[in-house]
Amino acid sequence: MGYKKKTTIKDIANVLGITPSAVSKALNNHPRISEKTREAVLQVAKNLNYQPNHLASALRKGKSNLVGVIIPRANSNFFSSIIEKIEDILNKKGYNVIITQSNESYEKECRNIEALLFTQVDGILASMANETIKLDYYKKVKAKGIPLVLFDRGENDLDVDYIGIDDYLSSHIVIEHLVEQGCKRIAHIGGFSHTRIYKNRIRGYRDALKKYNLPIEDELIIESNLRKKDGREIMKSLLALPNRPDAVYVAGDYAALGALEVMKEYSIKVPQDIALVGFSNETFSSLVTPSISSIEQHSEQIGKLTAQTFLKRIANPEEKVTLNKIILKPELIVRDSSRKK
Amino acid sequence: MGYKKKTTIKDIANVLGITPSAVSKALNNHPRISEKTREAVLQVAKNLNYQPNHLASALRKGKSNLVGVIIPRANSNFFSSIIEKIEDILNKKGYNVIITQSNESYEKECRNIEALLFTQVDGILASMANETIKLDYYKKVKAKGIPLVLFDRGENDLDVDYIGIDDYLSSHIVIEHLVEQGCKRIAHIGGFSHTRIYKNRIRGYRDALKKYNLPIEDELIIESNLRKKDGREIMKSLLALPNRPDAVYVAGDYAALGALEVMKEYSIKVPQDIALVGFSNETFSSLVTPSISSIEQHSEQIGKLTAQTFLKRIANPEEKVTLNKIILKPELIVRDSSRKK
DNA sequence: TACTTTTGTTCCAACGTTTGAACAAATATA
DNA sequence: TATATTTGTTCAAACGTTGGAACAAAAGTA
Repeated sequence: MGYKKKTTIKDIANVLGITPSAVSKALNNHPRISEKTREAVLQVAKNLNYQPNHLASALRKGKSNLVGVIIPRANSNFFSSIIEKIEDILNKKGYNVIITQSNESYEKECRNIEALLFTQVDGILASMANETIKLDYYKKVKAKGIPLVLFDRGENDLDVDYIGIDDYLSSHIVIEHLVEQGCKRIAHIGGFSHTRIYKNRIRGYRDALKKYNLPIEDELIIESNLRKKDGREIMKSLLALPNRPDAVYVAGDYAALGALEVMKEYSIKVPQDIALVGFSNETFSSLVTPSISSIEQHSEQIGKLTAQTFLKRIANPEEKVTLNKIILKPELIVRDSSRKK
Repeated sequence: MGYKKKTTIKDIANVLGITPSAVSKALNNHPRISEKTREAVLQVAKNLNYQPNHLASALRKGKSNLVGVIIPRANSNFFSSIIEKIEDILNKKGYNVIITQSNESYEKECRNIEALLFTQVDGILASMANETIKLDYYKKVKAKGIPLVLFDRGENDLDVDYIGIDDYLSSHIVIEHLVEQGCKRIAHIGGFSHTRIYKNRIRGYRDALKKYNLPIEDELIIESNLRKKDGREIMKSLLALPNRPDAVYVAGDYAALGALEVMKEYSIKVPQDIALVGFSNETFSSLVTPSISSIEQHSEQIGKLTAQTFLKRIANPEEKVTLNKIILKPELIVRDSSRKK
């Protein structure tokens, strides 16, 4: 009741008849403070329900203990479990995590970066929006000397730490699997090739086809936003071809799902007529009928490494910029949509 | 190159030969500052690439412009779109949003609250973990006078603003629909009844059965965590009953999905043999075969109202505590899993 | 006993911003 | 012209914490 003034170290100091700085030192386990005083301070702090003022200490120390995370959207297994892991690790080290979503929009992403910088975060962990081509805002972060770690969606030009999977290899694994299943005409529904990861998947797809002496046909390679409806539309166009593919490798599960729907509508047998492989191993991929084969990207691993890379960077800021580029091995989860035998 | 000292208002002041306080006032559009000075300040600020130090102003003003959000997990359509909306609205008002996940754990939730309080957030918007029964931490937030708004998962005992849907009514709508489809023996896979929303769904289910003169049988009402595997296990136990239900109403889509899987495995025709209705309208619900009927909870609406309620609360903190309890109408999306005719 | 070292504390300035009071100059009012 | 008002700025303290320098007291060393 009445007015609730917050307890400060000054209040504690007054109670004990010592100075605020002694209290501060006691609370921070300064080696020069006596055990007796430390205990007394702790006791009084508890009694008065003392809550340290983070803003004050952050201001004084020039360190906010806040870390910003930017993801395209939380609404996917992949990103939400990365975040879970990042939170986990950074919380243990005394950091709080601010999560923001770009919704795949460049503009929103810029605003997020602005907001994070404004909040004085100690670092930014980001996965770039599909739309993002200009890197000016990220360069600004770098210029300010704020540690920046990219994961999954990165850019080579940016010259920062990066954690992701080997997209090029993923495509190889997928094609190898499809070839094993006897497929000979494999289409690729990909993301836009201006995004590094999608470019690599496309490159991997082409190279793998070459490796297995399969023809590369431009009409079988389509770039898109990889939403479900994109998958639908592109699948329809593929079915309209005089010479249909016998397999489709989709660079995202949502689009794969759209493609699957269309094939079902056209009474095409999956995988007998056309085999299907997706990417990202979304929750639903194992749940639809037939279940969709997909590339698992080891999100926990990515989350863990991203957080650790940030911590490493913070620990030795002066360190010569030996970039941490960590590329994880993808894993293909084979399911009904591509299992012919 | 060299060392990068941050620009402060002092630097601006020096350039112009005025005092820092004049600069501050210019930047904050103080009415007493001359247009000439204001413009000069803005110009210099731009040239020096000035970035206001949020920590300092937050400390001085006793307001961090940070709002904490606690959700069980981001990995669902429902919560991620609520968050998107909250971010949207609060960003426009100059707030930054810190998102934390409890992973449905009481302990993690408490740690999140601690962390948010520590960060000096100006308010907390939360949806409680399933596990949470004790309200001590939330009471602490209230005691500190920090605005607290609950959404979706709330508690009446807590006496705070709340935004959610009418769970009791939802059950009525579901049962009415199932009765219309000719179902007579309707099971309910519910959440734990110590959670308000699940209690209400169960209550609504019971009352609706009564209304339609259907028998209430305890063996057809099972409480669980509503994960997919819970749905699977419970569905199996329901199928093991001597007298199987002809419809299952599940209080969450993940569990509904598990139930559906089991039914498919047992070659049960859905909806002919057993109709199925879920809850939350997750992404996958429309995508599986058969598509799952589900309750849509208007997440954007909830997000919007939650943010607005917070803003209202902040605007008049002294206001007599007339609680904002906003209860939205649910909507049943009828799909194949329950459409018999 | 005289000196050095260690221990426990106080002192004080700083972090960057804000804000009310004070003040001088310019302008308006009588 | 004298006085009141308005305008534009400076002054100084404050927000709560931190950490190095300073210092006195206690303990250790010769």
